[in-house]
Amino acid sequence: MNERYEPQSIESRWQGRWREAGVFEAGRRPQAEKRYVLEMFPYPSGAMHMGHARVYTIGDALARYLRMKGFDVLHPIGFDALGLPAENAAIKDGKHPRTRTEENIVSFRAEMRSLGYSFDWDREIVTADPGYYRWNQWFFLKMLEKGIVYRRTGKANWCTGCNTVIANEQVVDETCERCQSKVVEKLIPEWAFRITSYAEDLLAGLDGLTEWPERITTMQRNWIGRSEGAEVDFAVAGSPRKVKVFTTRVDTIHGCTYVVLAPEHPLTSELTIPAQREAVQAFVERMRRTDAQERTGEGAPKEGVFTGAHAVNPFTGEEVPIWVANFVLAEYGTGAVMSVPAHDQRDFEFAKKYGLPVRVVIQPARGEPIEEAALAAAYTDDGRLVHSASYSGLESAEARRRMGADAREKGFGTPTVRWHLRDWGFSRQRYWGTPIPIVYCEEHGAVPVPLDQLPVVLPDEAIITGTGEPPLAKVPGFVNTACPVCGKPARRETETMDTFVDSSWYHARYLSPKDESRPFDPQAARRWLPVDVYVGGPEHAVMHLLYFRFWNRVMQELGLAPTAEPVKRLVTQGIVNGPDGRKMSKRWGNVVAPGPMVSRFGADTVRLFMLFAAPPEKDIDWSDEQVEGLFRFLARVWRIFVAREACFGAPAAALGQAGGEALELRRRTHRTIQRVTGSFEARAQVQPDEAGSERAGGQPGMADLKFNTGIAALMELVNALYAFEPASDADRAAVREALVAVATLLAPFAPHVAEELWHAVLGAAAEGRLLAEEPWPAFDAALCAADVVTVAVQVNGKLRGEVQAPVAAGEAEVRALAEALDKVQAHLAGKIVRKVVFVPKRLVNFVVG
RNA sequence: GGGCGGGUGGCGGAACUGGCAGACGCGCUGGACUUAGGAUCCAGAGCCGCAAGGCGUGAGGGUUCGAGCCCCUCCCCGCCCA
Repeated sequence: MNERYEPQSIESRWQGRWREAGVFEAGRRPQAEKRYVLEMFPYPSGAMHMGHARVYTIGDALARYLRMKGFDVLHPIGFDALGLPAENAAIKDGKHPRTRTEENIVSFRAEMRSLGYSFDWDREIVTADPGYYRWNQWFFLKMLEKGIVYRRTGKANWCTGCNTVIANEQVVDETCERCQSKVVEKLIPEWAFRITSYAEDLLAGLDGLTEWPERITTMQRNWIGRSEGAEVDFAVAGSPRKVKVFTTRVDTIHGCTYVVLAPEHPLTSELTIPAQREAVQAFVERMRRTDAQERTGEGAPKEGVFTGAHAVNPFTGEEVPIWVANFVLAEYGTGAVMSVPAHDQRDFEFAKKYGLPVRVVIQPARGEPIEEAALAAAYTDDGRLVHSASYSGLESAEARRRMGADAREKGFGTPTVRWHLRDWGFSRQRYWGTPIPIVYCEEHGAVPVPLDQLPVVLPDEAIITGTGEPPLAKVPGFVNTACPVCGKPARRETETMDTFVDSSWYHARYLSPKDESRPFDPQAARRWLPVDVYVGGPEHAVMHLLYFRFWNRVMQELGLAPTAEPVKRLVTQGIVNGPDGRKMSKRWGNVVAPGPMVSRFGADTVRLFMLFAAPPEKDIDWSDEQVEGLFRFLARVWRIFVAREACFGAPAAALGQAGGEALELRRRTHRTIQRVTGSFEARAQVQPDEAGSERAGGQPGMADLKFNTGIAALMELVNALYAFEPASDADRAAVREALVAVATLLAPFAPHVAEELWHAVLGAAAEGRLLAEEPWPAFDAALCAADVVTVAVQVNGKLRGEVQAPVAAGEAEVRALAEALDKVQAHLAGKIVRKVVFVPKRLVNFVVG
């Protein structure tokens, strides 16, 4: 062995050996159970960064571990290559998105290879290849046939920076999530996926995702946003018109003291009495110029104007005034609300401001009854109904059910379910995306491109300016075509698809990436799907992961995917911050790139850092000191192998003779195997919540991966090896056993040095073998169990000493040992022992008084 | 405002099911080896205290022989949603 640990001289060698042997190819063990380990594929918008290194390191450790556990592992990689950033960069410097993307991919591949990730490179996919995106087009056409794709004209989110429509999910605080520019509403014809017709199913499916972090399923649940309520018609006094209101609290309707219309509500001007017309019109005008965020935001003052008209509460026949106010939006619900100031905070504030009456109709189930006059804020919880005619005395939930049903029966309303989730508008007025396979013919309208004419290839020659209409509209060779129906000249659709389409089904394309006859092989899908472990950032909780689940359902309906859900277990990983704890950014000058770190310390050290710094889901700060420490650890591992070279040939037969310290080392070795194995294994920890509460909780929590403690266990074993000087054959055999364990257990984390060390210990016996596909070691449970344990001794709950006792020792035995301790005697002297608490193997506690 | 996480040494983090708080690493201190040490090996270290001992897991209360962990009240931080 080389005296020194020099990662640069070993890493590329093993990478080569793995590749030649094809050990990372999926399908090598057809008889074995499968495991599909997937990390979110990268968007190669520049060079690889630390965040990527972290995801792929986590996924790779799992993939390598599972391979060693004997599974047939699929661990693919590809590139999410279409999308706005490449196009926006092109606008700045003129470099074609394809060129830029290809260059970035080349650099990504090199970096990924240098980190030693065990990807099955034969399955690589690039979404910018027509061979990939033609299947986006194929899915589009299939979904068009099934009515899941449709054309609509509606208010769309228009990003003023990207010059395109973006999805609801991509808008954050009126700002584009990608480019931070202002987002405005625009009326635009667009293509959309009818994801809302899957809302119920996507929601119900969350209950089955027991191995997803609860915060992700909660976010999806909130995003889908099912709310049960009722629509109720209020007749307008002296008019044939009705105002339809939507409410989730129909149980409070007897407390309704006014009705509010959105300024844009179609009835606003019609209902306004002449005396109020001027005031109302001025108000509506002003509101039209203020955006929704400003109008309805938390701090925004509640403002409104009386229309002069009155509405009739269908439950009571009572007439209440109709107002127009800023906090009601036309596009939410019915654009009109019934106001119950006693039980809704906004209504309460509004009523106080304009002197409208407050009427309590719900009393808290427990505690002091509330009173109109004393009310400082609305009481918004459920309770028991009062002053509500025949409904008085009912609980809120029961009242809602009955009142909804009664409203329907009497024909003035209906129970309804509302969703926060909107359909997914996916057409983009941009170039670098999948062309939408539609042709517009003067005679036949929008005609789908026939399946056998796919792909509609994205032409390279577009001029990308970033202004005005879609770039494809200016490419005559693309736009001008023949109508598939009549053959007459026609124009192609020039919009392209949202990139979230690309990432909605890529996991399936890996199953047969070169298939030219279908998106993927359903036979292979039956073997490999669903994905067993999916690793990625929590920022994809509602967009990508929701679309992913939606698309998988469509694929199941098409007979392609075997299950509704695409992913069994989701692992979300935290961010890698700069050394200063701030987000890595050029602005702070705290960016650390993986490449240079790999050159300096080697891939194994960088990988180890990613795994040791914290559990996967936590954010971590890059730390040069910590990284150096991990390099030192690997060098220390190396040196103990060099120092114990004499043990490499120790006969295994001598293991049985190991006693004393050698036996202790063996125990430690086996406990280490147990602990490292445990750092990979899931354990369900949360019990279902039997209370039947309305909370969505109660799903078993997903176990945490704890690579950091696994690596800590390995460090302890190495420390023990340093502390032990072998003197006999049995000693040397114990050392050899420990060395083999260290090398093997290190394999998922630091695979290169692990191979090197493992081959060094095994010598000729390892000829032609690779640690990467050796079996994961088993531990001897009997050895793990100690025969002597340390028992803590307490007097009145305070630690006063400890004793060594046989594991099986009973209370009497341990008590005797404990009472013999000087300190214990001192604390027991002159006192009466009232009670002795004995916990086998752990502690004995004398309670004295 | 709502939902979900968190708060443990100088720092990152451990701690099974209520049973020795602080594993492991970083940083720090001392020693050995050495021409040298920013390498390596060994040792030390929660805080206060010479010691005996006391105090310690955001604050306060409770349950218990025993609480980082369970219950109540409150404070602070992060993420997501309004």
